Amino acid sequence: MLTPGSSFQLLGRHGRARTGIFTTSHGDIRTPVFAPVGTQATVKSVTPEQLAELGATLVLSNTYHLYLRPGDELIRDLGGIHKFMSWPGPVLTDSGGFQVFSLAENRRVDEDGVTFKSHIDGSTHRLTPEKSIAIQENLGADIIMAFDECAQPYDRAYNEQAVNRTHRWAERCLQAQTHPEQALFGILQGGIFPDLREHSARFLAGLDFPGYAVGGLSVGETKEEMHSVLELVDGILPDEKPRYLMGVGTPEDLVNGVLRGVDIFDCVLPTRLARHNAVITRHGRRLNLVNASFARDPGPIDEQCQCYTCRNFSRAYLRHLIISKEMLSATLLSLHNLQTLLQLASELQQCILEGTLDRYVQDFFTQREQWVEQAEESR
RNA sequence: GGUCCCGUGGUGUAGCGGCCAAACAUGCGGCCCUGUCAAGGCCGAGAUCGCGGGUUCGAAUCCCGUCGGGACCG
Repeated sequence: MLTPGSSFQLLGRHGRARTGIFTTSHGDIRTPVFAPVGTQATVKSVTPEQLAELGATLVLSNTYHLYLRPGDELIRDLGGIHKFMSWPGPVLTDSGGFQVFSLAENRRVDEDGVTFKSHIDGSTHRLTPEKSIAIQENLGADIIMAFDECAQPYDRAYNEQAVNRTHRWAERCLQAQTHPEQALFGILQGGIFPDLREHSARFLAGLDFPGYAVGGLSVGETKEEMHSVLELVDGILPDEKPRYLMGVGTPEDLVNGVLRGVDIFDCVLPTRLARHNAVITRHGRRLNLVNASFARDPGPIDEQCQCYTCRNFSRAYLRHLIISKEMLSATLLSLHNLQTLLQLASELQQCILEGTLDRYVQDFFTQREQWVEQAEESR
């Protein structure tokens, strides 16, 4: 059964990797896709026009933050999040579940929901599955997320509780939904524990969500643990539904995720690193552009990159902007970092369609090893 | 000519007899960042306290001289 207003069509596969089209009322999303994060209804330092030019299709925003400021009803009254932030394409809103986890000092979780204090003014608020869905309906995103509880990945006892509570909350989210044109995704939990992950995947698959997210990863576990969770749930989740790996990641995480059946990724890393003066190149290499070694470097960040920043500016100039605390640096570095992830996702789509994924992945990791070795030698 | 003030890491300051082989800010060098509270976080290098002498158990801190900078009076 497809949710009205959205549908997922697989166009091709290669091993466990897949490529497809997720259709929403604000446009199609070609998968695998990387979604830039715009927590407060803005991808920091980048305009919607620039995002579109980079080829971004899906943008993430956040229930917790927009509920607190400016308020979900305000956004609804002003025509919804697309109009509010002037992004005409698909939007996904996270449910606020992760913020409950990351702002742990100020929260209290019970069976019905979560009580927490605002990080802005200290006022007390309460989120429940029903409230989270109501907020997300007011915001009006195309993809909305079930309200879940993200636990520490290694805490067995806590994860047993959290995973089952997340399941009960998932059922309540489905019940609470009144806007069927929004695709409500369920979120798996279970930490690094195979039996809990299997239980979570089976339970949520039985609830017939239009898409599934793997939550509770990239929060401190090893890459191997993350990969084995992905491989496990790949065999259980319905093949014809999109899978979303929340909060990931780096170029290598994208490749590794796609190889394990992931269709959707999001991550703050490209824009956060940019604001912290670092750039990533196509094989995952990171450069701190503040380093003195770039002071007279006339070359672009990445010779092979076609982004606006790399076409027009030298490393020396970008470093000058950073050292001078000129705010244009955040924009230029964000454009490059986003382009790197978006371009990678686009190439992965193409390779899956053409059946050239194996070779592409092999090249990717070969070149990655090369610069890792170079970096070690230069130490 | 006289009186007074100042001289501490690159820069600006704090300390004004023992807790100071010296603190803070900034700058400099480097590392980190994965469903964004955070244009952020962490680490490091860097001054024997203008110079010389003295007082004292002990001086960046007190005294004398000297050099440099500044203020005011004549």
